[in-house]
Amino acid sequence: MPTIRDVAKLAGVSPITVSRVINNTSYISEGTKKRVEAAVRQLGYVPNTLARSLRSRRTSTLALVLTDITNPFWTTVARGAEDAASKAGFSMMLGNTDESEEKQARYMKALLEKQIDGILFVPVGKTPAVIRMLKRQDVPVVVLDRRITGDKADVVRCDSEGGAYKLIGLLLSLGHRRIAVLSGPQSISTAEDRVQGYRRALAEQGVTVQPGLMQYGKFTVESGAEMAHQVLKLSPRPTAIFAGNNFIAIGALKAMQELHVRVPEDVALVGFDDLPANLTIDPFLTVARQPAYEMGSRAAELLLARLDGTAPRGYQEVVLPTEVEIHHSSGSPVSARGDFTAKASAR
Amino acid sequence: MPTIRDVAKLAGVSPITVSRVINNTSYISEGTKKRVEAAVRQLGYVPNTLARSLRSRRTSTLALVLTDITNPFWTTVARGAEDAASKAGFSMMLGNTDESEEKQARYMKALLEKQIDGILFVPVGKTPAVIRMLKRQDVPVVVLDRRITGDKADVVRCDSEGGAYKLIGLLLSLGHRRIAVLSGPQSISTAEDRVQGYRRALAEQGVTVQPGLMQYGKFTVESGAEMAHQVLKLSPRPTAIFAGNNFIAIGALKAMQELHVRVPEDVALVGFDDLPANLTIDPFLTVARQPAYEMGSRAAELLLARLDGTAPRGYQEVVLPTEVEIHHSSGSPVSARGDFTAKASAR
DNA sequence: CTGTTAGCGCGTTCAT
DNA sequence: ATGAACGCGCTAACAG
Repeated sequence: MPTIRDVAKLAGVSPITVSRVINNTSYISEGTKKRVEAAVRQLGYVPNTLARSLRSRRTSTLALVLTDITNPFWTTVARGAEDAASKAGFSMMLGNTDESEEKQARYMKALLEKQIDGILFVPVGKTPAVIRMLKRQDVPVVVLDRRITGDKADVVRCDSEGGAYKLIGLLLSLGHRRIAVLSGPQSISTAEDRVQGYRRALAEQGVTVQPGLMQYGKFTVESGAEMAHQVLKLSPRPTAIFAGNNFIAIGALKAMQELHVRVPEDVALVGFDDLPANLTIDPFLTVARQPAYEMGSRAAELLLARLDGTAPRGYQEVVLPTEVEIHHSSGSPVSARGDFTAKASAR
Repeated sequence: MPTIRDVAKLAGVSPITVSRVINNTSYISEGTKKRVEAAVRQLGYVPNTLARSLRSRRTSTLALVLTDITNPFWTTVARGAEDAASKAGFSMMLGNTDESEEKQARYMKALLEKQIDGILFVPVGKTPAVIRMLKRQDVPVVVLDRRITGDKADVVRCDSEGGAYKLIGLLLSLGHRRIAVLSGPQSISTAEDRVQGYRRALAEQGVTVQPGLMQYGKFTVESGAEMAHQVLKLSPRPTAIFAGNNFIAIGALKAMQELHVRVPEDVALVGFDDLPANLTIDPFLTVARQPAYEMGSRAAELLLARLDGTAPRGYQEVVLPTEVEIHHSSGSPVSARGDFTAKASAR
């Protein structure tokens, strides 16, 4: 593998001249420039970023540590982040924590050792110890999707509380009073915030919150199905269900299908997040949709701004709005023209 | 930021001893080991992988360059690859090419400069020039999902031809004779192979292949819808459609819905790939399913085996089987018990 | 079991 | 406009 020295020898110049040509870092006469470039091509010389980074202390690499790239929501976030990083000439490392603090710690350690320039991450745990670890090493961090307590940090997330509030408001306006919420782990701020929005909406209408109607589980299909079974066997049965994320909604739909509960005729359903439009044949579920791609790109841009010092002083908290999209599952008159029972399943 | 030298000084040993303790690379007396470890903790020392890699010429980093992480198929492949890499102590870089040769070249260059140990990639173009570039730099490559021509390389892919052959065989056995195929770009081997399997199945039954029933487009929802419109306005109309991937199937379903063509009553539909089970409420589409996760993990494992020299000599071509999963969309008696029209849409 | 020497490939500093 | 020397942080090679 040729080094800068080999190129220099072939071009009849010193190594530093080659370096200057490559990095365009100083005026070089046209003649030597051409000779150097020819030598580079002839040898198939590839600069060694390791050596460069060792010297410059910058790797032009970001990391994205999230819970599970298999969830289309995170996939979209990842794509937004990668596009923004790539546009700025940065590469991206990826890791899945599966909500495990141990995996999270392992990744962080590896990333620090790799001297990456910054980290985007979805924290596991309320007060991730890793935040302090990263700060100590002076690695800029942008926290994605979730609030943290204890330490301060830049955060880019969506308005979970507001989205939930609007969804429940919709259900209330349609006459529902017994509304169940199936949320994620209480330790995750988005799960908590969605329940919080639920409570606020009910409280404002003077509807008493019944503990049995509030379920905390996991953000998975299995957990969604289980929680749905729980609330559907209550009597009186809830007339509407609010699913705390896309997987929970899918699980709830599966459960309702098993129990021959029709949506929305028997029980209305609203969700949070959705499958991307290109995975959807026929929008059916009423959801609070989060701008996932933008969340990723905004977070990456904020991180990049920190790196080049153009970000404003103090920690930023970017809260993106969630938008309610009304479809048939909520039983709203808006989508009543569509005949739910006659539509193709998305398999 | 403390270096190995600082640790050495504090522990009263030489830097190389610290290195040995950290890397467990030689017997060190318990006493000094403890002292070194204490010093590491006290200083919050983090090894600098850049320097280590510069010396050792290994980065413990793989790259995954694919077309679009937004497609659940690739997401699953990515997850399989990442899990395998992570298990072996390797990190993973990610890039999306969007089928652009220029992006592909840019990523490859950046990855080479970063001295990554190996690359998993989904090639854009039949004979990617980048393959030679990588070989020249002695970077092991495993080609994912697609055959390439010209250069030899390790390949991990699925049996597209066989899957298509089985799907069309199913349709033929159900009595279909006018079967349309909506495939991807002819330049992509999977698109070609699926058409090839289609032709072989028809030929074996003595069914004449009609050019108008064979469409090449893109692996996107829009293209799928467009191609479906094309074939559905032929007369006589095809009685069955084979969609070349998951996005094309979704596009075809959308088109058929628009045209009030019922599936499978009016036209049967079979597809290739699918949405993962946890994104699916109610399996409807008959598909040839590819083992996406396994494809990613097998590819990563092969690459890792190349790196430590345990892979067999010569290039490997791993062809994973595709499995046909029969559901209602093909009109097969197997799923006739399910009432298609009464099921919830997956939104 | 531990240390010395040297150098991985590059870019900063200072010189010419 | 170009070059020499030095060092980024770590470990291979060779002692002892």
